[in-house]
Amino acid sequence: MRLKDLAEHLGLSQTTVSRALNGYPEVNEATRLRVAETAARLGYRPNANALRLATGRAGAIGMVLRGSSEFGPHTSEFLSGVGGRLAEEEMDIIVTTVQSYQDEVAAYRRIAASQKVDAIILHSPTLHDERAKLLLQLGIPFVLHGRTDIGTPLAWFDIDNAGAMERATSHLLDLGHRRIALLNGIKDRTFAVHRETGYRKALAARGITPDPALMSNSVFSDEIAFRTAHDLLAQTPRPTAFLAGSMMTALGVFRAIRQAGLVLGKDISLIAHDDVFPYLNADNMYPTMSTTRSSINQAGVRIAELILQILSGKPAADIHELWPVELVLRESTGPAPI
Amino acid sequence: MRLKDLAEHLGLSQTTVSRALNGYPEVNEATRLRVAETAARLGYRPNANALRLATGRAGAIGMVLRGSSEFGPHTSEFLSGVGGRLAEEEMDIIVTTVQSYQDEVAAYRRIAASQKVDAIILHSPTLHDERAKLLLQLGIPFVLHGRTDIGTPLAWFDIDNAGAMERATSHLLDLGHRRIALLNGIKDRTFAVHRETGYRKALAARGITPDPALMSNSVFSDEIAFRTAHDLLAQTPRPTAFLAGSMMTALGVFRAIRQAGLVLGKDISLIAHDDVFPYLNADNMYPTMSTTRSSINQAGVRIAELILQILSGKPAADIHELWPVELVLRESTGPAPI
DNA sequence: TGAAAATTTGAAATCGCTTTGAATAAAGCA
DNA sequence: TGCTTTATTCAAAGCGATTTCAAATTTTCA
Repeated sequence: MRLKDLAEHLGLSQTTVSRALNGYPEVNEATRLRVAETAARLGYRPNANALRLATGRAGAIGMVLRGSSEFGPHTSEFLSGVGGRLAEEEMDIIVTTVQSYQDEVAAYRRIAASQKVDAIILHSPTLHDERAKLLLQLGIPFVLHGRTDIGTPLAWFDIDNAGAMERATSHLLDLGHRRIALLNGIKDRTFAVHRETGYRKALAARGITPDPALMSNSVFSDEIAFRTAHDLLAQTPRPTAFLAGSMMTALGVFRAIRQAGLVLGKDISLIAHDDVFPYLNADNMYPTMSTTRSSINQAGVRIAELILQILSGKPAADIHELWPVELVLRESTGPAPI
Repeated sequence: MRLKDLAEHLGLSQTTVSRALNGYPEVNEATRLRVAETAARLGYRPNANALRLATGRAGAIGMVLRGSSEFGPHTSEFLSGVGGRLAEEEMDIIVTTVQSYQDEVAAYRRIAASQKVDAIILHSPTLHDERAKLLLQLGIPFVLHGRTDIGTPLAWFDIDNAGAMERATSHLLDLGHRRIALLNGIKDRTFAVHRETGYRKALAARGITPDPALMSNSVFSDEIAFRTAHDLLAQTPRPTAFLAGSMMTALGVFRAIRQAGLVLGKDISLIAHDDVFPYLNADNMYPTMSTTRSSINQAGVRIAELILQILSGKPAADIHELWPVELVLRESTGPAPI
């Protein structure tokens, strides 16, 4: 069922039918109704590719996901948020997966040149992100999830990682903890740097010198966290509190604490960052887990909105959004043991 | 940089340039080289929409994901597998997210009518899946991840859930366990039915009547599993072994066991189904976890291949693939306590 | 009533590519 | 040499929508 068929069926021209369906003012109300009714009845849907070719709009946004290492549970939650919002505009997400950094750069070039998408979501930036530079240079609209400094203003959305970490650390210090371990994300990522900054700032405010032996950087995984925490707990004196970068990390730390015969919330305190997964609820753990909380799903929704704003003309350089992060105190944090 | 521009730049017709780039035989080898070189140098990429309109091929496959409840960590791993294989053919994945079942059906209609994708991956089927019927009726190629019976042959890929469960259960029975709890997936899903079938079959082989109080059905989540396992452990006599439907579930059971002051692998045995997530490794847990293992990432790769086969002409009705599931025994299983 | 303005419709161009059918140039053969 | 093949190239016609520009009809108003 093409537009042409529909038009013939109605005894009208393609022009009029097209206008009627797209809400142009110069079409008689009676005809518009007749067209709309017939189109619905015959189940007419414009061919997406023809439409895109004619309008120049792709009706989709793109995301490039780097294989294995990157693909965490965050990804699907985030996609869910983005997709939910875009669905309202009948737009969809085109996911391209790549293996290496080189592939990723090539993928962006390809995507841009092929005009498959109207905009891109760039994520997991480094402090000085070359990919952002590339996208800027390619002239394709994009929103950065996170922050980077490349000397040019760009649209970004981020959560206040530094602030969250500073508060979490301060809280532990208030409870009397002095040896606080930080299980942070991959070293070159901006968010990890920001978290370390917050951590250091809180320590500095009490005149405490950060101990490099208490800080680690890695991908967020249950397993790595377990091993790291295990090693940390073997130190003397051992840390009395942990800051875990994700819920996965927290689960690993959890296990290490139990294995060491220690009690969480009493011998050891733990604050984890919670991206809010429906299948992993900090409030229902035992003991319930203190967290710095920020829904990555909501972030997705908001980023989708920012993209829509850019597409409707708002200058990308004017779009910056920093969301505060909640500190939710539950049972996994307690006073430092004497 | 359009084909036209490139052609003018070369002093050739669009026809020749197009043919040269697409490997048609009727073009002089010298010109082909010249065209290829120039195209590469100028960074020419065909406009995807124009190409699709002209060829009728969309160059993408579609997946509809149902919001929140469905979006588990599996999703991203699976997407990673599918995407990796499709990337080799320069195809991508179009993800559409929906909230409800109604929305999902509407989404399939929309996708099919708009010709956005060449094929669809349908997942999480029920025993008698209406969506499969719809896709068949819409005439759009698709591969089902899982199985369903709608009276018409269709392309499917599945893992042997029943067999895996039967072996896992038998193994526990061999170890002397008699009260074995089953934490299964959502009730109406085919895979959950298959798993229960396997479980019952193993019990039946020993003349044991399954106890409904030991079986539960729900979404796979750490939290729900914790509560379910907690309640199960309160029974007298309590179960001595658990079959967990996913790693998330296993983590919840894990916690419940510890909280009850019991020792995993000694007081209680546990076998979990492992979809193989890079960030949650059964072999590195403490104690290491016995699992029924099948990489969902690999399943994605294979399904992508099956789709490519269909698109190159293989009859969908001939495509059925059932993968065996490994039973990996580690420390979380031991003889039943006396 | 008749000219000007407003409303409503349609023919044809356009988006950027592929592909059919025709034309030209080069090569092969008697 | 003259004629048939073969090898290359190109002009133009789609693909299915939108949109420009023009035409036809109806309304408005002096």
